[in-house]
Amino acid sequence: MDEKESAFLAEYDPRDYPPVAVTVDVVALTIRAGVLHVLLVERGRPPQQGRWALPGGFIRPGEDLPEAARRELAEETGLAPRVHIEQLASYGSPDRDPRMRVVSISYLAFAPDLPDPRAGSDAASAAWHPVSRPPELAFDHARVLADGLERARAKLEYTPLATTFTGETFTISELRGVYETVWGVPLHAGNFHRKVLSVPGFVEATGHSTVSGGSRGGPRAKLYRAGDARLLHPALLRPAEQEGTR
Amino acid sequence: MDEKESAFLAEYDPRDYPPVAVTVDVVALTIRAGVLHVLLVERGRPPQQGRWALPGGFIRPGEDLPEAARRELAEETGLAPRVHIEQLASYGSPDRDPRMRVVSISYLAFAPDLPDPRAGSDAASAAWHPVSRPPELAFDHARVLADGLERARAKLEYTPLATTFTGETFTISELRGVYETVWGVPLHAGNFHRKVLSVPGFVEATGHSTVSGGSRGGPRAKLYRAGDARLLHPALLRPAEQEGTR
DNA sequence: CGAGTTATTCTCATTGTGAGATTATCTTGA
DNA sequence: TCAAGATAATCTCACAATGAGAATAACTCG
Repeated sequence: MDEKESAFLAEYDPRDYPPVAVTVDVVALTIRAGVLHVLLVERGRPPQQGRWALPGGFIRPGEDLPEAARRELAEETGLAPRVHIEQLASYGSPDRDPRMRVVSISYLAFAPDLPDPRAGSDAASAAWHPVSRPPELAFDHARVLADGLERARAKLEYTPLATTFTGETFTISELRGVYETVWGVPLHAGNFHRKVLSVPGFVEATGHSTVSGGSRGGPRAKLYRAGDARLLHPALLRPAEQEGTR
Repeated sequence: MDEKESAFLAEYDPRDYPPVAVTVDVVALTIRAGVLHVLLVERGRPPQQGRWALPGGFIRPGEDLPEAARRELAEETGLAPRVHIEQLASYGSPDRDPRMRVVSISYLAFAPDLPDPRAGSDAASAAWHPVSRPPELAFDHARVLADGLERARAKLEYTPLATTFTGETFTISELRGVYETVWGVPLHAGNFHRKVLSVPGFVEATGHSTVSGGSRGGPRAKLYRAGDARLLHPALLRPAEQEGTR
């Protein structure tokens, strides 16, 4: 009972409590040359000096959570603040940072082939790394990255998220490429084509086509843009993993 | 640039930063008499005195996030710590609490018909409220509750979550009742029956039946228990809302 | 120009779904 | 005790969705 009393008192001056730091970390994903990449920054100082970590930092007074995530991303990459961003999860294990109690709210960001992190930016060294074999990550960031990847893979199924990885217009094949890259599995081209066009609001025709065929041949492909659907019905389900079911 | 510098410095003493409090809030759901209820506590002091709020409180040093959520739930309800709990989302708008910067990590809890909050517990008054017409909630808790409900509804589709609302064993009709209550729509009994039994690992037969028929007649129903599936394939999709698609 | 590649469309068998009907087993109330 | 109404568990049937494979046509490259 007195525990609760002290808690109530603490509401009036949280400084009585051991300090808790709140940070945002961003799992920024992009596709470059057909490979899914995540943005990482190299830590310039202890702890975990020299290790790679997700871009992130402390929230500022008066700054909302998604705002902080966008700012951190912009600081590391010079990225325009128009990237799609969404909250992923929060991590607050007492010993996840050796210095102090740190609660981190992670965000997931997607964008079409992002530029290299700008030189002279805040991050001493920021770079895109293939998610398939990332370097050893600081703190619990490997877990955060894994959670982010799973979220991204799942959201491809029932949202038009894939279109945020493409340019303004795209071909069905490019869209299929996004799915194949993120899911890491080849898809049946014909069935994928049929499926995408049958989902209301997923894509809409532009009436134009690519100016030339693919680099290795094939006809010119029709160009589409993202439609107005926010959820896909029916969803594009991943090929069932044998035992992923259970 | 100097912003970043100060941020790096601050890593070594977060007390230099304006204080941030971290709390956990719990959206605890149960089904009583065929109605979905959420656990609320009445605030005993300003701000928002007299308003209802989600149970929750400050995290303690050395305490993990889910641990804090379980503790808060136990303090308010006397509930055994075995309730299914999962992280929902985090809320950190700068002005969500007038006293100070508060970042709240919300958790979602499910359990079969929970007992009434125990008298003499920490909460001056805690009670179950139907989610269909909740009282006016403090802070941004209406939003948190709404997010929790949507999450629960969505998870019924592709996880065996519904079985956490039932007892150890249950009939298919009871399971259907959970779906109907949470989704708020009537379901086709025959199709639901077929579907549940066709999903591998969703339920497994106990070999027993209820000792008597339903209160209004009908044969004795077979009893099942939760199976070992963690995901449902194929999923039990909600009846498509006309324009929910877009 | 010929080979190889790709976009797009079809076919067909199989599975999953919605709606409705059937049958047998209970409870309740006359 | 029996008739009426309710419910559990199956089944039918039409239709939508899916996976696999094939066909066709339009390109690129050497």
